[in-house]
Amino acid sequence: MSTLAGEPCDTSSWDAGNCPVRDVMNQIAGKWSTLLLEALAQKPYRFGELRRLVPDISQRMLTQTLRDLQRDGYIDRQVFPTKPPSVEYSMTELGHSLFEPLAKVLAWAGDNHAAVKAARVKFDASELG
Amino acid sequence: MSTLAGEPCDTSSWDAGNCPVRDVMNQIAGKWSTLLLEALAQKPYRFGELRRLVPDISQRMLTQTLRDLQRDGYIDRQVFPTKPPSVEYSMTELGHSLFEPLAKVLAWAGDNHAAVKAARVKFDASELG
DNA sequence: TAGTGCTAGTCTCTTTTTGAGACAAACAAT
DNA sequence: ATTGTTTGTCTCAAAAAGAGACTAGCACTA
Repeated sequence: MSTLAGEPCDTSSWDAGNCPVRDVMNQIAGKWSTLLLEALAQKPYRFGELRRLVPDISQRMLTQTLRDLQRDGYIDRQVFPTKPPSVEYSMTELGHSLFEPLAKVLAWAGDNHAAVKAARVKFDASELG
Repeated sequence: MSTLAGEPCDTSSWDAGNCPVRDVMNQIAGKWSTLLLEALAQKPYRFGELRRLVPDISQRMLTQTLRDLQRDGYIDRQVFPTKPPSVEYSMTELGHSLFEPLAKVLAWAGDNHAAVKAARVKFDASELG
């Protein structure tokens, strides 16, 4: 319960870089991060495979998001000296340990998607008054 | 296991708006969303209180993030006719049910912050080679 | 009565981030 | 010779976020 006992972060000595919630979440909270983590949690994928799996991600964002996830230690990048060289991305132990609780949130999203969409409709309707 | 069985989303008939993971996560994955949810999971707060709790959020983003969270049904906005009028934000049932699994991820962040930071140092060092 | 401060925002301007799409290099197959 | 494959990078346009001034109504203070 460490980080959940008091305020989101220690307010007295505020330091955004020292807040674990922000520091970790800001990375996995990206538009594409969870999607890629969900894919790589199942099995390793190559760059092009991920690109086909998430058709509307640009190469630029795929490259960048993968590098960020690699930097934080969630995924591994392995280059194979084939011709042309191929690159395989796989989830690390740390990544799997993160994905365990994260999968629960993803499951929640699936289970409650209808409720969220209903809330939106209701909200948008009341805005028009 | 519904959404976790196969690919992140049904790839054959791809529709970003129909993917629960994307539709739900894109909202709670914002830079400030989890932080505000964490605060409001504990007790209701007023606009100014939240602003002080998260010093480096701009009024603009606080307003907008709160409205987005309200739109998705996670929080309630109640105006009190005091002078000057005050507004209280509180977490809904839906919000609490989301926060239950989300709290596990937040706890993970607290427990593994050191490992993530270590991974970053290692990555950045190997980049300089 | 003028000045100051509180509330919860909005409006505008600048900076940062993201998206779209062309381009690269090296080799295989046609 | 041309086309296709791989994993990226580069540039430019569009979208989003951040900074800070501004609003309105009322209370308190001088």
